[in-house]
Amino acid sequence: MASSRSGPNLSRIATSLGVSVATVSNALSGKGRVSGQLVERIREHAAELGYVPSQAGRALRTGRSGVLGLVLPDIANPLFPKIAQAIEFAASAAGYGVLIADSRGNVAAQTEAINRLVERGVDGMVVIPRRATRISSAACPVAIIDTPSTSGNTVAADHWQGGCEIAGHLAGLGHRRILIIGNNQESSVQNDRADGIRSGMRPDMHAETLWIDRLEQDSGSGCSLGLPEKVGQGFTAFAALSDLQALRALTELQQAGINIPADVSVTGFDDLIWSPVVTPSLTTVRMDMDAIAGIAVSALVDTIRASSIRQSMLVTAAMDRVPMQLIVRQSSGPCGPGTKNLRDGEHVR
Amino acid sequence: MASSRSGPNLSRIATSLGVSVATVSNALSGKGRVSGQLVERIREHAAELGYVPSQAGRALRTGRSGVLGLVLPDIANPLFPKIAQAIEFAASAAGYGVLIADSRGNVAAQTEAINRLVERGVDGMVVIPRRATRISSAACPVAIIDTPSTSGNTVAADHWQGGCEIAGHLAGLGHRRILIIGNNQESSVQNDRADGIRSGMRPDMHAETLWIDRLEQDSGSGCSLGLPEKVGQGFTAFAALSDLQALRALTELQQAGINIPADVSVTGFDDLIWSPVVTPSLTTVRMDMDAIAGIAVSALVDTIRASSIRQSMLVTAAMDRVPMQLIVRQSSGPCGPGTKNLRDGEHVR
DNA sequence: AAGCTCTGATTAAACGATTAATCAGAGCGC
DNA sequence: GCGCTCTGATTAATCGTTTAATCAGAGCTT
Repeated sequence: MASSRSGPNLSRIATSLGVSVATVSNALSGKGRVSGQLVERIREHAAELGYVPSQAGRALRTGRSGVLGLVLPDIANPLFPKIAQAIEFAASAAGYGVLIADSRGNVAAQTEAINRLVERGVDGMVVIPRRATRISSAACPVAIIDTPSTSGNTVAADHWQGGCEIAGHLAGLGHRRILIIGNNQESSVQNDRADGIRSGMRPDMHAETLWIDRLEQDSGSGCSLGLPEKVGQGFTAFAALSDLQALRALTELQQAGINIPADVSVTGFDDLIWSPVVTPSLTTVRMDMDAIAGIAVSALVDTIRASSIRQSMLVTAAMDRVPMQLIVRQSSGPCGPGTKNLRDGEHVR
Repeated sequence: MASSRSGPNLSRIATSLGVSVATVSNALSGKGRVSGQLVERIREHAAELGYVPSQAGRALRTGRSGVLGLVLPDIANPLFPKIAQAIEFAASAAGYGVLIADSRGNVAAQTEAINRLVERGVDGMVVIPRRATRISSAACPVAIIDTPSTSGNTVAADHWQGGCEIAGHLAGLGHRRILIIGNNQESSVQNDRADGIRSGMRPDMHAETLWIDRLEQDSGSGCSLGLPEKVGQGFTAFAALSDLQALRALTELQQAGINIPADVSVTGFDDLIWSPVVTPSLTTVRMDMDAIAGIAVSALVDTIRASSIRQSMLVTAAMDRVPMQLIVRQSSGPCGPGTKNLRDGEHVR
């Protein structure tokens, strides 16, 4: 119905009302000087004609496209739906559209994806960088969502604090030997989460870390993590750095006949889609993507508004770390009394 | 560096070379009449200046924005990353950008999301409709990815055939009593998959269907599916209509001490991210999203090119159903000899 | 009454690309 | 030499919006 092309434009409204296009433009935008009653008439007429301003015309004149880019270097990441949804919602609320760009996991292609966005004339972009990639020079404001500990980060969940929450939770349940499970030793997010767990532990607790990428280099993709043996070594809690790894741990332990949470506890990160519906449901830590996206987008929009000259600049937000929230479900439970079906009893202290 | 705004434009190139803008435009686009050597000089100079055509200027003049919309009514669906990636890749290859629009699961907001895209001037859009929503009138070409059995569908995976594959696989393993697990009885995709399973069964096979949405209405969200009881009733295979339900079934059965695939088999649909890494890894059926996205986008682009007038029309593709591929992993195995730990032996025929 | 300010509107020039229409000149036939 | 075609280029209009500059007139001061 209301097509931006076949539909009415400013000049059609203007001639139809016997005024000039400039007056119509001023009336609709609220700028310039137009009498109150004329504003009323113009607005009314525009509405009943179903007027929709042409983004192309506006973009050409103002140099602003009204579109933000979203760069997801690893779109296969199951967090993506939440991120995309949150960013789209925040951007849409600020009057911006969201153009997605993906580099299919290819690190080199990240730059190309960014360039594509710039060529399309985005006013700014939100980048969730792959690993520790440095975004050097894009020709527009850039907000980076990574982890508070990386330099140049605009806003992110406080992954370190999330780790503390997990450690505190497990400590309260009486766990003393924790195996941290990550899948990528290069990931600063995962490292911060692991650091947080270690920092949140009590002095009498012990943690080791298992990096799946290392393991798979030797044993092949999708290999066993050898977790039942770890149970034999006295680990009573498995703190995965993402729900995907938590799920992998959970099913591997279950398959070996180990009961969760009676025998051992498993926790994750991110509260992904399956976390509430697996059995037992996953204890995890959730990041407030809506808050993060809102902060990132509004900081980005502020920067865009401030700088009339289109130039590269890293956006900074007032709050750069958003707390994570512990979600206690069924996969974590008290340590000790429930550890019954174990093959090796020596780990009980 | 190569900003589309601060950078060089046609007229800068033109004056710099002492020719007219029209000639530069013609040389770069290959239209009009320009001598071979001049084309060469212009192209060369444009390249070394890092010329990037302004999308806004082009869009204003041609009425084409070079952007496609992607409407995901249920962005929380874990299939989303694959879809978005495939669409973005296909669109990008065809020279189009992808603007996402989400309606946060709200059915009414789907129309609003579509309108937002139209207002932004997209040339066409790909819609994955929510349930059986009818896309009535958008002011641009629309390609719909749903399921071949729904009217108006442009292209989609052959969910029915995928169901047949599953049924054939389970039949070959000796399974005779199958429990189909879906989560939404309204979903035409899930119904087609279920129909496919039933159609692919041999005459001596029996299937029942468990709809989780029905169950959760009574027992609350995240409730137990009661699958161990189903095992007692003689079901040896659980064919979920999505990997998410397969995962739910898998963990519930494992938690009850039922071994997969020794005792019962579990299969899924969609080959989602966790399918290869859970234990046991999930036997599932994969849709070729790249092919589907490619067909949808190229059909859409063809329609856009054909119609100079911007109008609503449903796009049709040459091939409207893309076969699904069975991925056999560890969660499915032979029926009968392995069924040992069951409480109720009567189901063995 | 001349000069001033203030209001409410118009004029016209961009923004950057595309493209139909035009034009200058060369080559060529008659 | 006139007219014709063909090539290679230019001219100029156009898309729809924004906005600086201008302008006409009313009201007010001195």
